[in-house]
Amino acid sequence: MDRAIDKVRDALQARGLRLTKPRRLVAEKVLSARRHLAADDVLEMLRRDGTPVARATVYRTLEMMKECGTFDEHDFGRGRKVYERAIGRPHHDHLYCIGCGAIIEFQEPEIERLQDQVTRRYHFIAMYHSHKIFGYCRRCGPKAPSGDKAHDEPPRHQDTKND
Amino acid sequence: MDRAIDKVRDALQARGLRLTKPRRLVAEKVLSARRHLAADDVLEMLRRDGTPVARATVYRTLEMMKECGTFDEHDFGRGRKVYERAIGRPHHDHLYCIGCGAIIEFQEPEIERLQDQVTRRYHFIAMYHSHKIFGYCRRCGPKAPSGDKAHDEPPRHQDTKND
DNA sequence: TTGATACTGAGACTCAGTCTCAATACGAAC
DNA sequence: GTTCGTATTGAGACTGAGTCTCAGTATCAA
Ligand SMILES: [Mn+2]
Ligand SMILES: [Mn+2]
Ligand SMILES: [Zn+2]
Ligand SMILES: [Zn+2]
Repeated sequence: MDRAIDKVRDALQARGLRLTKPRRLVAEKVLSARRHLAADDVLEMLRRDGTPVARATVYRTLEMMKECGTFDEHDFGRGRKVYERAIGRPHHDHLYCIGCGAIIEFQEPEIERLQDQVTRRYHFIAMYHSHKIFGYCRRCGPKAPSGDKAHDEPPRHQDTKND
Repeated sequence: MDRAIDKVRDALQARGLRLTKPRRLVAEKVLSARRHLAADDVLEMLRRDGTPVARATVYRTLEMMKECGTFDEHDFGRGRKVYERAIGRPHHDHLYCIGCGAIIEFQEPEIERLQDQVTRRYHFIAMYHSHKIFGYCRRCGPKAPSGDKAHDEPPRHQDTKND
């Protein structure tokens, strides 16, 4: 079950950091989320649970866990960073729907291989990368989905709580 | 020579927008820059030239030219967006040195092709993408280049005015 | 000219993220 | 378990890139 939280603890302890209660609460939210979470999402979820954690602590913790390699951080250009668990799952990159905000994950080993090739070409030591493709998911289609009225409320599909 | 500025004018006019003097000044800076420029860079260059343009206008213009497809916008996670000319040159992606801030451009048609393949796989209509690889350039090497003292002023190579 | 419209500049404003610092929790050592 | 030094937290002030507002100005057509 929650072996994941132990991995988190280990990663912290390896750097002389402790898994305190606030940190555990934040970590659990991200670990169990089925979508990419922003700091504000975590903040509000914890508030609703009756286990509030200070804003600064949430930000600090997310940053810290990214540094420890247990979370991945992404910026889809929406003005806030989002996080997802990184431990216990394979690397992937993202498609981002500019119509509804849906995030689709993909893996393409061939691209990863070519990236290595590119970095070698420039004698570059790659540490991490960010590969995002922006466009319209199958439900949003190539153009504004609604007819004429430029009302453009982003459509809400079931799995579209992403950002 | 500056056929480029005519292309800019055309792209604007195609959308019923005018190439005013402030817009031309901003455009010329980006068109002639040999590096990626942030809004503040443009602002200050124009100020120094004795042809100041208001901050809001610079931001508006950069955004506008991105929308028109004449500039490309990138966010390398340094808290400010940077721009470069897009017209009259082929698409490329970037390596970003987290040691010195150098930006290396690369093209890899095979990756572009595989991206198309990925988007088809998900019935996704790609509009644009962002592919960045972060790490250390050949001059910065795999670790902090300086010895023990964690003074860590980012090293300054000649072409490192990038950001 | 006149009027309609696009654009600019100055500065107020926003808001995600950071910083400060006093209060608190914790872990190690008595 | 008491004591002490250090790590952490919470509350709120602060930062700064980018946006918004709006009155004044330029541009164009009739
Ligand atoms: Mn993901
Ligand atoms: Mn470039
Ligand atoms: Zn990848
Ligand atoms: Zn590309």
